[in-house]
Amino acid sequence: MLYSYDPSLIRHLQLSTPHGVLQTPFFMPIATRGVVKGLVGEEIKNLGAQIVLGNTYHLWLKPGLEVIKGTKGLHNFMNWSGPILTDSGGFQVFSLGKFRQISDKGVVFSEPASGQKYFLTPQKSIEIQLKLGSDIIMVLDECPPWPSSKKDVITAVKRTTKWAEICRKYFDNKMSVVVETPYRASLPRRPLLFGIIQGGVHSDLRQKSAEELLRIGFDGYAIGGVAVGEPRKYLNKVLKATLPTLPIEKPRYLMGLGRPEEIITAVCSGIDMFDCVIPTREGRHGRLFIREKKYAWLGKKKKFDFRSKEIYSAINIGREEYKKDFRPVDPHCDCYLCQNFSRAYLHHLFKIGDTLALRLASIHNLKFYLDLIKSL
RNA sequence: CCGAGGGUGGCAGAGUGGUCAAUUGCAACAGACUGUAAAUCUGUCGGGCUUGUCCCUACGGGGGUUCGAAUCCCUCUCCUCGGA
Repeated sequence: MLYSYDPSLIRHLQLSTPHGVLQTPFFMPIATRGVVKGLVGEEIKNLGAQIVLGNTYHLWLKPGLEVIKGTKGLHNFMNWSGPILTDSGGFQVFSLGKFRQISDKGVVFSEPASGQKYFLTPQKSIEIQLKLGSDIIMVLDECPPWPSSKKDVITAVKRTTKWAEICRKYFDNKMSVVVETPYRASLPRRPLLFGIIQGGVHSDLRQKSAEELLRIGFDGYAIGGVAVGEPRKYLNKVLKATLPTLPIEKPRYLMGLGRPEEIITAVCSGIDMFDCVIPTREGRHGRLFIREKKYAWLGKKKKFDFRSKEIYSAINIGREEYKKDFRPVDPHCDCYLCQNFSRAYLHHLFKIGDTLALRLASIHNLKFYLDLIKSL
């Protein structure tokens, strides 16, 4: 599959949040439960991350709002001074498919491990995110699985719109009452609120969803419900159906994506924000990204089409072939792993199951992703 | 020397007459992973091909009983423990 790179289409916005100004495009490392697994805030910052992502549902369950309140917010709790975006729990509507029941009022989740039930409503989601001290708050949405009938996607879009309205109202009410003031004077005191566009792979529904959210009005617009199992070719279709409707001055966020080649084309299609578990999760699973020839072309104002293989490759460091490979994982990488250790050592760390392996792999892969975005 | 118990696939360890090429775990090998139920999951793991209710080799070595043995008997050998 051929992907295109056209730097003339890349957007460079500044996004002001209570905890700092963000330069687009940017990638958000995932700290679902208040930690980018294995790493401390300082390390994440040094890798070049501007912002991290936390999750409403997971933090609500653990450690719970009382703890967050006691520690004066998530930033302080996890010792991360930059902005935080929090997802609403909408993705768990999809990922916890078997463990939830959805209605117009909200979602009942059964915690998979304990069976304990939680009722998440649009209001509740915003309330939690406000209590966490989030800088960018996401509305609660319904993310339908793949495959779904068009009828079901229509229902999801309707519900998402309705919930977005409720979230907007609840958020505005709260904001008119409470304004915290620990921030720098030049920065806004209230968090941003983002709407989430659904509509599956249907162009008309995507467009409709975008228009409806636009009517409500948000600080930014996210495209959700992508990469939930549908064939890859649909990504372009969804972007084409959605982006032209959105105002150019507002940030666009492609939720949950993606592979490096997907991020490059999406940035060149006008997407500003990304988050994805791939670099950290696959890192922990022993898959390491390596820069290839064309990677160096990015950012040099050359327009070209490429295949993913030409931009990067990936190795499974646990394989026998790396047992005695004393080269760095990626010779063109200046991360802590590549500057100090060999493939053989990382292979060894994975084989003995030491947690340092997970840390070093996460550091490297995040560096790869953050550098990729930076070069764009 | 005597007594007792044991030797099973790379390792650990089930199995004690047929449904056993042999449970399971570890190791090994391959793959997956996209708003994190994920330091996780899946597959392969004696050999062969005509991929089959197929053939060959295999539960320390040899011999025997039986229609049939990893499983029962004899013998050799090695290991562990106890006693001289």
